Amino acid sequence: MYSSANVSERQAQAPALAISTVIFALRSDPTSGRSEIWLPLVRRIRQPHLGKWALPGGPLGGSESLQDAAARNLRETTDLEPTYLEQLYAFGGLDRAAAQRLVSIVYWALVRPDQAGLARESENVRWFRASEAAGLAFDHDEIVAYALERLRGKIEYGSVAYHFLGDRFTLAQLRGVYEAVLGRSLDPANFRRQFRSAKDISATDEVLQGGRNRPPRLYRYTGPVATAPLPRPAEPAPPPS
Amino acid sequence: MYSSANVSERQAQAPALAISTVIFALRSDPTSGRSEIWLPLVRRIRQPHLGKWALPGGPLGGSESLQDAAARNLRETTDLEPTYLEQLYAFGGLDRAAAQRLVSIVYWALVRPDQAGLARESENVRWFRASEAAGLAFDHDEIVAYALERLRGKIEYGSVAYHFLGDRFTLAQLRGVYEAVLGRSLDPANFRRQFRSAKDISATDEVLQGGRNRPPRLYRYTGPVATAPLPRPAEPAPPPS
DNA sequence: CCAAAAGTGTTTAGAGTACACCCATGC
DNA sequence: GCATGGGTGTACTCTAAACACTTTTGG
Repeated sequence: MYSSANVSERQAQAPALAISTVIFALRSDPTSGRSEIWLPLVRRIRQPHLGKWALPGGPLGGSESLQDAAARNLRETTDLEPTYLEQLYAFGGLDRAAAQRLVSIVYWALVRPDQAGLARESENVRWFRASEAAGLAFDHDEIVAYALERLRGKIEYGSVAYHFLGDRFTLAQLRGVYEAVLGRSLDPANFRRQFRSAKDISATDEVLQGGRNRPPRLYRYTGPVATAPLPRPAEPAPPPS
Repeated sequence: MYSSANVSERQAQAPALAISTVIFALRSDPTSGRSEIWLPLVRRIRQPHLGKWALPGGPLGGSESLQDAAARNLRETTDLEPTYLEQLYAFGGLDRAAAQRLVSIVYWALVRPDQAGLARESENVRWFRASEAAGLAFDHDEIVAYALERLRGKIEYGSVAYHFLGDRFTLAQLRGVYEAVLGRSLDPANFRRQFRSAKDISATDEVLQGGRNRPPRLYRYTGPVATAPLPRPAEPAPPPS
């Protein structure tokens, strides 16, 4: 199949190939009102790591692209459609799984948590705060940490933040997304200036009623819908191996 | 092996898994003296795409990590050690290869072209200017384009530029790297200022003799040696699918 | 001396930051 | 009125860019 000289030497035991997905959504803390990052995990129902929580995943179907497999995977565990989906990294260390050699191609996704999706919890599927997702099966702790790193990196450059939100949002909500992802609070005045002049966002003539303060204006994201991505690069950083 | 419900349904024909590597080096044009990006390609010696040029690659060995496989692959075709090696992307489209489903995990590397390495050309291994590497086998045109995009993105942020150069270099040589990668000329005065204050580079007390102008000072890279990478992220951008 | 690259200085424009201040709403 | 977040203005700092200028070498 390939070009280099020795093709058939080293493929005694072909490694298994699987797809996993790190799915992020925002939920606001009922007391503080601040947004927090959550992700769904799946309980393992067989060895190894039986009973531990793990990233949703499964084998790659024979007639689906890598991205399709990740999207399917996402629908199967959350019943939600991704608003953003991007490849994270291919993990192939020798020590990842005990029995057989396993290569996992991991995607990360953003979803808008509506009633249906977040309600879909069960004995074996549960949402966790990203900050509390520890002790996962395999090397999934590191994968989640790396996905968060990528999310942080990408929110500062690209336009992923909008994919956490609905089609109308206030600048305060958008700022909440940034604050949740970056883990620090941002100056409202400066944030406003930066994003009012951002070209892939535009003001509507509506305001959000019902708050107990001055009703804020609603904005709309008008940039590209990057469910299947295509934006500009910068680099990933290989994760903790 | 994995957690989601239906494990054994879709894995009728397991996809083949291969590693490929995009290897970049700089060579200076003998007439203009400007640096240019080159990469080695391998001629295919079997169907499909027999006779076309392709990225060096091959199957993943059963007892090597993904990165080790890429490094081996690189040594086998160029006899050089990588000064930088990083995962690029996992390509798994359905239309990539005719016969069997193929998933390729692609790495990109930088090397310092010494006599040995660049001389290692043969009937089936040849170096090409990156700008002239077109009409390659499979989807390798797009992979090379994406690797160049990543290189450009990463040179502006990270510290990959030094990995094209030897351990002593002038600021003009370093600027040549940037100009070759970014494809535009840079102001020597401003370039100097930026990089003299960069913290992972330090001046030596030597100068480069033998030019026909004022002898320039030599500098040394003192930052982390990222052959096996670990730096900070920002994001990749999924390539043209 | 002359050409050419090495290296320095100065000016300007823009982006990010800090923070004082006014506006509109619910209570 | 008053508390609170929405929204505006302004001053300051830092960096990149543009570009004039001096220095040091080989020929």
